[in-house]
Amino acid sequence: MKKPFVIDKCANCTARVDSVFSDLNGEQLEELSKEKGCNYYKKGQTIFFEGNKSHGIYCVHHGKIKMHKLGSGGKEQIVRFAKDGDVLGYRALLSGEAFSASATVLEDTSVCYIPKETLLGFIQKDPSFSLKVLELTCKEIGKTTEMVTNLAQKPVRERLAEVLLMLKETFGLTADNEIDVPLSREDLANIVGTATESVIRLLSEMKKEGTISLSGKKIVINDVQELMRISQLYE
Amino acid sequence: MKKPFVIDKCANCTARVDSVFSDLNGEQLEELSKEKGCNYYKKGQTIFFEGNKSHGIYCVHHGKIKMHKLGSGGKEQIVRFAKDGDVLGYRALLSGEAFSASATVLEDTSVCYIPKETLLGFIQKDPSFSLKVLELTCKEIGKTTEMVTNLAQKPVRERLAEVLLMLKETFGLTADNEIDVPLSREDLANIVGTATESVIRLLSEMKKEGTISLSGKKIVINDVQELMRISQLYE
DNA sequence: TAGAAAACATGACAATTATCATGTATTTTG
DNA sequence: CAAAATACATGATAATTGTCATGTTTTCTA
Repeated sequence: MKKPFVIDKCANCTARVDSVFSDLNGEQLEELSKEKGCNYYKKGQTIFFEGNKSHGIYCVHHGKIKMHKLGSGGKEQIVRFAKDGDVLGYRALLSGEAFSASATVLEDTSVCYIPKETLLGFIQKDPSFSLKVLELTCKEIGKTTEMVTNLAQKPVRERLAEVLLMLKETFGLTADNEIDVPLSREDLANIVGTATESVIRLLSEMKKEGTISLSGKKIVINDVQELMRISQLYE
Repeated sequence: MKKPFVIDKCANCTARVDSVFSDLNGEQLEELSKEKGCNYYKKGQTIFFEGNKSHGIYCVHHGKIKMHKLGSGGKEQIVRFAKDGDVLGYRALLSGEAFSASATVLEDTSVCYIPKETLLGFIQKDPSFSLKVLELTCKEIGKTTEMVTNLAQKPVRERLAEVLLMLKETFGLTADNEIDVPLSREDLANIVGTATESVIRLLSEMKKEGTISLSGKKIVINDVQELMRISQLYE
């Protein structure tokens, strides 16, 4: 008989300190631990699918996830990433709409499931938790709006440079200075909003210019300043 | 001495029934009325500017507003519209960030200002109001994510067709069947994410094909089905 | 209301980007 | 480990879209 997969109590979860649950008190954490479920997904598996209904939210214990939706031509668009401590599925749950995107894990990933009732309970009983969730959703609107402006106005080369910097910020670097997330060229194209060949070509150019290095599908950023210049980021 | 501009009590506001404040009780409406301020903006005036800090939110009593932000090249991107009953500025307030976009009125518009303290008071005291605001923000994420996918994947002609349908849905039609919002060709280009000349050209083509009619800057949709076909909308 | 300014319109052309074809490298799997 | 599948790469070409120039129409304002 297989032992069920179990993640530690929320009170001891290291991912929690960066999450929307960071300010819950001991009693709330106890309740959360009791009502959460634990799940484990192998690389390539999908946690939930665009179009389905949400009955709870997912909190990433450890792993990397892409959120993606289908365009009218059947092409995938990656709209967001999630990693340790991030929550998924709250948009659908709180809007009452179906999932607007699917969530697929990029590497073996452990996730906790929190039922709708538990989450709504916290929101209803704890105003400061409500405000925390509102802060999360409102920051999300800001990021997505920024994506809109970039996609509408920046050429592909600028967008690719910006995406490389974003991936570095989000997932960090390996010991070898490689951006630490397993994405294919096609995945990159589906973030940037361009053809796979265009990404391949532009990466080759950037390599030739010395801005980045390519070792297999891993990408090393040699010159952050240059990528910022290319992407027209001044902050 | 000029009489201050005053909008009726919230309890009597016809715009309110479609707003996030629709479920407040009489006592709450009384408090809202007491603490709100009334403002009047002439066509072209800006309610708030991208980059500034938010100290409250704005509820549209009557009028039409575009929300827009500057791209890195100094070009304007229109990211959202607001009309009677819609609220503005909540994203910045609840995220603690600066305004991510400016709000400029497209016609003479009356707006109520609700101070931060008043809004946070409702959120803290009334869980069902919290959930209503969360529903609003989460739906907003959904719409913006949809824009991301469209901008990344659809060609200009498809996006323009979709924008025309969206404008018709949002602002309705005049007695002459014209889309009822005063936007220049440049404004349209700044929604679609293209050059002004491209919009002019494509509108001319659609006119030639009989799909739309142009009377000055007013646009009449002759064939909704055809616009849906062009924009690849099947819902 | 006349003159100025802004918006609209169209053509010519250039730049960007997508598509198709083809070949090589890398990974997966029986 | 060999074969198959997938991912990566690059060239040639076509399609899309942006830019520049120029002229007309509409709108604003002194």
